[in-house]
Amino acid sequence: MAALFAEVILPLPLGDTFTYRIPPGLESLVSPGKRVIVRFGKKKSYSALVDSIHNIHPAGIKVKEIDSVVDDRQVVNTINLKFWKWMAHYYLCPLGDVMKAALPAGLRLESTAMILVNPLPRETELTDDETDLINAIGHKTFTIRELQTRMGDSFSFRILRKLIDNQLILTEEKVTARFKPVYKTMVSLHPSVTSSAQMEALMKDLKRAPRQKEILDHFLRMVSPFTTKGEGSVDKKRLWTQGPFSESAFTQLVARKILALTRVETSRIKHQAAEQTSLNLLSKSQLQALTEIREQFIHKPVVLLHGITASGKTEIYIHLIEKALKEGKQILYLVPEISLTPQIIDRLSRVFGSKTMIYHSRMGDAERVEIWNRVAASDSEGEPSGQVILGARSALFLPFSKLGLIIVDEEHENSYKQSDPSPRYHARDMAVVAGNLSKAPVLLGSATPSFESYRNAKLGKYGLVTLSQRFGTAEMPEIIIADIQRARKRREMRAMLTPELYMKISEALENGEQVILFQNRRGYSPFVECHECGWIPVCDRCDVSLTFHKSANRLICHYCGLSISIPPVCNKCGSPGIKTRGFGTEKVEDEIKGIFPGARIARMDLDTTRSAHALEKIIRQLEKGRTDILIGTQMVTKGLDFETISVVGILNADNLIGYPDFRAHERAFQLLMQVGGRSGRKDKQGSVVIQTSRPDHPVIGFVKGDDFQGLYNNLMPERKLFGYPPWFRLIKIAVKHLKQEIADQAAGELARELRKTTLFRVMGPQAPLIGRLRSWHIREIWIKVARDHHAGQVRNIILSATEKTRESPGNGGTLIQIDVDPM
DNA sequence: AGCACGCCGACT
DNA sequence: GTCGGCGTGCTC
Repeated sequence: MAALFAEVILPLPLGDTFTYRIPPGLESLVSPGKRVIVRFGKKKSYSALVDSIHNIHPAGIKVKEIDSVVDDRQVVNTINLKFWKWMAHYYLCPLGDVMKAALPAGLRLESTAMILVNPLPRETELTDDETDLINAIGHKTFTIRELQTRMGDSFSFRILRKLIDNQLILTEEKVTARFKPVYKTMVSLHPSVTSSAQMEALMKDLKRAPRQKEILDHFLRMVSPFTTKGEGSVDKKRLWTQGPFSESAFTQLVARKILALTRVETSRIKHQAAEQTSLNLLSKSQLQALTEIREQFIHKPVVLLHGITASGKTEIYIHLIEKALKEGKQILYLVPEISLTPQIIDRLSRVFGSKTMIYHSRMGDAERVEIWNRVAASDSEGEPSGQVILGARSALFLPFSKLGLIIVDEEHENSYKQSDPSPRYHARDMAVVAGNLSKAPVLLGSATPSFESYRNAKLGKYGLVTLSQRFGTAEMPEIIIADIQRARKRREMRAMLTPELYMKISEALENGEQVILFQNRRGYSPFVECHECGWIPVCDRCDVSLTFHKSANRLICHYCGLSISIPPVCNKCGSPGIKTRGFGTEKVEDEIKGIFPGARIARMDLDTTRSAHALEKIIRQLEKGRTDILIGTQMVTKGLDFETISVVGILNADNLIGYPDFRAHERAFQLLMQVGGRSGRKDKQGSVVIQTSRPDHPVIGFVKGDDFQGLYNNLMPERKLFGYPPWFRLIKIAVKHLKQEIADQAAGELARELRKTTLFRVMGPQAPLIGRLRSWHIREIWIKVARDHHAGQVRNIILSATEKTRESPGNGGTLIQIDVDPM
């Protein structure tokens, strides 16, 4: 018997699945993984995803019918669906949220209200404004947005609303596809022309039509039909740009059934016609690592490759990819931030050509849908067997059917964790899950592994391969610790430069080498202060001071974007002495220009890379040697692998080390090692100068000694003592409300509720470092769960407690966000 | 997340 | 008196 009901997933932050009846005509069409159009609520329609079909009549629910089926083949496969559920379960979020993160927007359909004039005769008198609006619509239908652009300033929501209420204007919900394929017209010989003899006869007929003959000649030259290597068809645009063309003569040829036209769906994906190159030879240590990885994969599903910076991990990946490709497999290669890895993109497309695809959230909707479809179609004709997808975390959701390998490069990177819109998932952890579901091996790579992964490797859960030799002849950079405090006392500082760093920069400039300076703050100064009374301008919506941006001459909130002009006098005491305090990249740039007047200086931070290709341009300038000193934030720590950088300076390591977070030291180490790795890549030893007022701090020592193991051994006991990862699992619950009292009250209630169990420890509630963001007052509750505890129980307790708090009277408008494994 | 229903203040 | 504010509850 055919199934009567379907469980569908809706792209909404509610529940898990919803039950719909399958109407008689659609029984054979509805199946898991396909999209269907359903009505939900009073008027909205959505494209929902079918999860399963069954015959169990749901009790106590009025079930609606599926309106129609969108797809004739599944867009999401069964493994994907399992993966989604796993994720929703682990991260305590609704399935709909996972769906939203997983499906590219182009595959999600939602209805929009279309408005049209009620054709029935009307009795009411209309005002002039109302008449204008009705005339603007005329006999057509528009979306509200379309009408708005059409009418410009004379459009008014109020009038539209009134007309709708009085039923003079009708609305209907329409589901529209957002993805529109691009077509191109291909020109081929008409199928009735089958031999070159016939062709010649036709040519003779054309002697009174020279233009047509010309075009046909040109076409034949480009396509060379009747030969074995002939292509059969050519893009009309190419025909047009590369030879004689006349639209009317061309139309004649088509009308005479000599040429034929076909419309073909075409690709938006631009392949850079990169020159194909072969694999590079591996060094002895690389080769050994490669062999070890392969051996480990026999027994272990996950292998951690701990390879110091510049040890040539990428080339090892490429060898693994090549092998999997030869087996016709798909490979997922995850990187933390796609825009920062042009070199990897380049290398991959050189080696693997058109099998390489890129997928990340900043690319266009249509392009993403296209990649999605190609990945889904990997085993059908027209697609090369084997694909390499280089992507950011969202690439995890692609509909792979024969995944042969997952690589997570720089697995320790924080940006793998999505923290704002739910699902708050960690791509590295989910890659392990995805690998498990697809039976694909997972390779994690890092020079400074996360403690989580390293522990798993130590416990034998993951394989561990260490690569401790730099590739080629490069030496490890010399690491110099410069004491800011001492230099200050001796009055040796030049602006923010210690004598050590100043010397190194001067030398580099003399030798025509490049310098990177790292400062973890953008803007000119992180705050300004009244010289007289100490008043500091703060954001009125967030609990932070405003950062001074000199180029814009404004005070800007880095959290909500508030921007105000700098007050000429103190708002509190009226004195005119407002001073800048501390320094960000903008000020560094200013001062360095003064100290090294001849140097060509560039700045790379959020402010200078906002426009489309600004980042690329900065990188290219550096690559071509047109920049001597690059000043930047976090951004400079990644991807800049150039061989002429000889000096890296960390202007202030203190604010990395002193950050109030249990992971601060681990992070500071990762960051310092990573920036340091930018220096001295070929033949010549580079230098890293770390400026700090705490030269004796253990983290500084571990960096100097390139001692990851030491850092790990040093920090792990205290992590255990205080119940932190990787020993314990953390779950952070943020309670937010526009009114502080309600945030406090709701958070208090929730904490009390959570403390009823002995299954885990509850910390807080307490205000986070920034207690108010965009006017929302935030209180946090941290839960520490022992690793071996059953996740299901913990999940149920948390979900019912948050539910209870949400519903408790007086807590209306409270936002409760759960973050499992927060960063 | 939407959207409707429903109950209290400032306006024609 | 009504228009409209947003608190509350429901959606297969």
